[in-house]
Amino acid sequence: MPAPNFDVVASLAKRRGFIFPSSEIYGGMAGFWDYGPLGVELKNNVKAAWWRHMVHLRDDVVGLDAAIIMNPRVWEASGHVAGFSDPMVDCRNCKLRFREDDLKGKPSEIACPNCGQRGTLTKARQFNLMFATHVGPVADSASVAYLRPETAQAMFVQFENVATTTRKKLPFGIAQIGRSFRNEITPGNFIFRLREFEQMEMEFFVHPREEDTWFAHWVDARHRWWTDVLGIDAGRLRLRPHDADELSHYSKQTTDIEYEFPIGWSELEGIADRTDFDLKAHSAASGKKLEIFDEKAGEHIVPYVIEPAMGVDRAVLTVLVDGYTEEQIGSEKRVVLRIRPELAPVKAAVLPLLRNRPELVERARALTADLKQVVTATYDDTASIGKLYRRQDEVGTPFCVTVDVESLEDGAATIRERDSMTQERVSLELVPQRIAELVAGTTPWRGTPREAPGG
RNA sequence: GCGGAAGUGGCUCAGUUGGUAGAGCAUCACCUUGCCAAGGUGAGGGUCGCGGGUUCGAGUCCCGUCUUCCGCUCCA
Repeated sequence: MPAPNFDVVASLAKRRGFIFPSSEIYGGMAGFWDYGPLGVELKNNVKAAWWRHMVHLRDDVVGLDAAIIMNPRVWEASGHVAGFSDPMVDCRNCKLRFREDDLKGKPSEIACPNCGQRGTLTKARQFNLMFATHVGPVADSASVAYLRPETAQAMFVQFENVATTTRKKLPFGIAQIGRSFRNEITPGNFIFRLREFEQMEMEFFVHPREEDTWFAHWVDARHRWWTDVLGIDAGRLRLRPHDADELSHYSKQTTDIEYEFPIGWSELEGIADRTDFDLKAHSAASGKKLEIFDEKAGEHIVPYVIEPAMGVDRAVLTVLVDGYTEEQIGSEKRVVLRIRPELAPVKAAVLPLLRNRPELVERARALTADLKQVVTATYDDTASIGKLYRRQDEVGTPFCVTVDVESLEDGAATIRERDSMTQERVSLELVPQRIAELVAGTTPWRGTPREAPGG
């Protein structure tokens, strides 16, 4: 089936407790969303998957968790105060809007690029995308500070502290997960464009002559992360190199990883070659030499930076959209969130086949407690077994464990897998271990259909 | 921000030419139920995004505002 529209996913997300509009009882707040009980689990799992592969499994990347508010001079040096704003011009005739720097000439003197009318363009208006606030009790201009519009600058500003304390040599990277804020003109498309969002960025410092090699490495590594770790359909992902005229002010080359949403191909992550732009800018502005001694070259050099930068919320959105499936079972529609077990908010749900049998309920609750020691697990007995399965399918729970009357006699329970709906009979005491292995993917699923053909 | 559309219980919606809100699903309780959204009984839940206006009376007409969706634009 094609990827579902955002409203379908947004409806499920709200109905089942993944994502709610921020401060909804007051009418909401454009560009701000809250993660509910299941959403926070999913989001944490996405972040953990990134951190594991970008930091823990590598020898050459270390982590950082910097303050959101930094000295405002950071943003002057980075170019955000001057450059992170878009002077926009409107045409009063055709109602289209243009970036002033895309126009050839002064708005008052030229024709509208779209409709050709003269004298219909408005004056340019500034849109600075950084949220400003005040630090300290006095709200004067001297106390102005900004909520960071990206996490990257902290890695540049702390480059020397990190390099020194970890004794890292080139090439090495600094990774960070954290909130960023942009006063977007037009937030929307569910959680695709937010004003408060979370980024996962990694600044990888390399010798300038190795920039192309590492750029290619990270484009490939990040692409594989989306397919192999997040389990996103490769057919809906593509790599798109930026044209020269769309590159950011700091970038020499950029390749986006895009996903084919119902709204069209949209950026999930950008891998940018920031060269030595940032380190040099901060060196010049701070007077602190941000260099590293290169043993091979026998000299101090300013490294180049390859930056994979992605939005956590867009990853969550992609997982939800890509995993959402509807299947027809008889006359019923079955909604299944086919997401990788590692990402699922709940790994296992324990469901007693009958809730009016105290022995069954007791055994199932005990099993739930055992399972909670190793994975996220939940217990539910408030509906018939078929309905309980459907509930879990819809939120992506990969395994359901059913305790039935025979369990009391043979000491075994039935594990049912989400996607295939096949079942395995497993000894009760072995269930937690079996589930843990299945979630980790270290053993294959050996389920069989509930009813044999003709049986 | 500009242009267009929309905003009714948790979700999806119905509400005739204005007269003080309904349905299905969902939720909860009890009964029933023995493997893929079964059934029964009962219950809770909305004043119709918010504010103002017209009117004897507005969810239903007018104005403002907020939010959402589509387009412009922007990026993670």
